[in-house]
Amino acid sequence: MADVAQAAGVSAQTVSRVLSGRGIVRDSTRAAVDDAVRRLGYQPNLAARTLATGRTRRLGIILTESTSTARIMVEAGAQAACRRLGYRLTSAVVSTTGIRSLRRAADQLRSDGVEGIIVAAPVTARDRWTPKGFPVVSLDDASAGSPEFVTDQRAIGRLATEHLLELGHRTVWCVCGPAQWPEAKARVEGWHAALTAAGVVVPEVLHGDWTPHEGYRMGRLLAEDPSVTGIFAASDELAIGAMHALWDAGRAVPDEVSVVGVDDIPIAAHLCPPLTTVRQPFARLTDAAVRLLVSKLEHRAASAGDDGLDTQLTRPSLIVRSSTAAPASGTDGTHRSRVAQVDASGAGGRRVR
Amino acid sequence: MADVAQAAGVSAQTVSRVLSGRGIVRDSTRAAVDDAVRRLGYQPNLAARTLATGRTRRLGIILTESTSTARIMVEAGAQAACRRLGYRLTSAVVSTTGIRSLRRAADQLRSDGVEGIIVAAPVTARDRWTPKGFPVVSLDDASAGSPEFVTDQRAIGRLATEHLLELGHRTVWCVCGPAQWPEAKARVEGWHAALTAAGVVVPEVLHGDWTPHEGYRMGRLLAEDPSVTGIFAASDELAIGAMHALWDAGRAVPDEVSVVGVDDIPIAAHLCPPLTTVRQPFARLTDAAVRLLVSKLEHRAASAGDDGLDTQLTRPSLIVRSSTAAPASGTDGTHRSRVAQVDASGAGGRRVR
DNA sequence: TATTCATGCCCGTACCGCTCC
DNA sequence: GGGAGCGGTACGGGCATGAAT
Repeated sequence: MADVAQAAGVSAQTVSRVLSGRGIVRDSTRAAVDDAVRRLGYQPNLAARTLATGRTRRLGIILTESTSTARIMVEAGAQAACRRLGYRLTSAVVSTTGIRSLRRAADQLRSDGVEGIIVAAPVTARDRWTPKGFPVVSLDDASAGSPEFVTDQRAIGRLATEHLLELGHRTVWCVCGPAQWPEAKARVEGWHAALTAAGVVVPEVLHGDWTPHEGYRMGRLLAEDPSVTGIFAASDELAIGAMHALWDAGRAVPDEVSVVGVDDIPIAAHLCPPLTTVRQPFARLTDAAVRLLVSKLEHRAASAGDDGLDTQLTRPSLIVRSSTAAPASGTDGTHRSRVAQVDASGAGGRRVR
Repeated sequence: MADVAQAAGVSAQTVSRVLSGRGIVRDSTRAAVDDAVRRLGYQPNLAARTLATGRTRRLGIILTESTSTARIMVEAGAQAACRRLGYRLTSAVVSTTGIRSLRRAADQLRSDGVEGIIVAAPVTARDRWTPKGFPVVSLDDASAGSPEFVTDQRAIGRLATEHLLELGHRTVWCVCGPAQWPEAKARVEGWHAALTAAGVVVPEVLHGDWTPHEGYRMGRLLAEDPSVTGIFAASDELAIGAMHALWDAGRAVPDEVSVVGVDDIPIAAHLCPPLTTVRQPFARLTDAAVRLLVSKLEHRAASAGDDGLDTQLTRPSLIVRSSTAAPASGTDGTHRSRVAQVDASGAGGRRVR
């Protein structure tokens, strides 16, 4: 910075003022400094700036190890939102759902100098915990009350299940991720609530991890049971695995069995058949989460109504494609009846609610 | 740090020595310091350490905006490799393939204090460029010579194409990503080479972006041509879109048309039919890239043979599943003949070469 | 010789002070 | 007198170095 100052014929202080935009500088002086900066290719040293201001303009996000598309979209969304607001994002990964793992992740982020943390990993109610020392926003389920930011995961289970019931299915089976995930639990609760509200039998839930593998394993189990006609898979990856198992077993989707997924990952519209799924507005969710965190950071005296989450924006929506249909009334139904009506762009699907 | 020093009854300097592990400290002193650190919950300030040492232990990676699984796996792999080596990773995103965009990304990373950069975005030969001032490792194609790190993208196109030719297809059509991507170009070259080596006609290449959408669009075009029996899609996402288009058009895979993808993304084994694809060893590639970069950083006097890339490890491999078969010899072939033989784990598939 | 301490410096910014009109 | 415009000094929290015990 001293070099720039010398080249511009001013003091280092003035260079700082020009670069930070704070303070009053004559236009001609500013131009001279800008010119010198360009000529010398000067770039401020962030470490020094951080040391001096005490601010890092860096946020942290705690994620799971999983390579699921949902996780990816959350990270990408947070990354983008941070960039838009002039922040950087550091991620930390937890491999287990235990509190120790979380604490370690938070410590790692703290040492990396983050000013706030977004928790996008499962936090079981028993382990309810928030890292001390900086603001936290959670993309966790609302049930525990304390987190500031929520998606209505229960609504996801409800939407999917009601859709299948409305099509005429007697009941709906559920293929889900690990029981200790709040998302999983809440989606199961929504599914359960929809079934009991309809007064139908509630089958046992199948749990696995979130991989297509496990979807396949659980799908095989369900494929053996001829009474199964409707399946709610708690993620698109699980749904894909389950559909594969059904296909292997010779049970047609949706003619014999209907399947609903969750997430609406990019390829969901291009599966055979295109997958009916519940879309989560990841981009909006992460954007809102980051905004909330930044607003906490920048004027801790909360900006009133702005802090409250617009639940309208974060509501999940059902995307109806071709993996769901009314259950076969007769005994057969093996002909490949439905050629998808998806528009050429492929992204379509009728949007409901 | 001063507080810790006082609590431990030593100087700040000694605390620094204990924490950094450099310098000689009596065991009893070390214990006292460690104890004080724990009691006070002290964590060193990275910005200050960086300012003093000039080292950030942070690497950068330049990625595209795409949300393709391949990109994700590269980032995740690099992230993991960095963590293993005690480095942090910052990512920068480019939206265009132009050199300006690259330069901006590099500047952003520079200002973030990275010590080295991994380039995992397309760099066209015309724009051949390396950011000045720090070491760079590229996950780019080898053709340009200068990058230090390569995958044999040509082999990918060759493997896929030869597989289809060996099955008896007269020729192979190609569905590819943007022509300005070196990966795309190299894969097309491999495909082209395999076709000309076999002395068969070389159809025109279809180009789009890397999304399943575009795969669908291009797939529709190919589906209209009854002479098309074998398709090489340059990514699994493209393959999925193409398969969707074929399905929409009523052309069975693999009975009427065979499809080969690239990447072996997690769901590839669970598509209907399970996708034959060329696997790239992403984890190994990124791990090797990060290691090379770090070795450059830590003892610039290259560690001899270690720097040379073990091409054995980075060789792509063909995973044969059920989306490819010999072309129908008769005029028909519409019955759904093959029930997949994939093992229950679903990850399987015969591995070739 | 084995440890420990004291001082300067890394590179910015905050704060205060000084000059001018 | 007051404000625009700019400079000087004192840090921030560590580490390197040489001096001191």
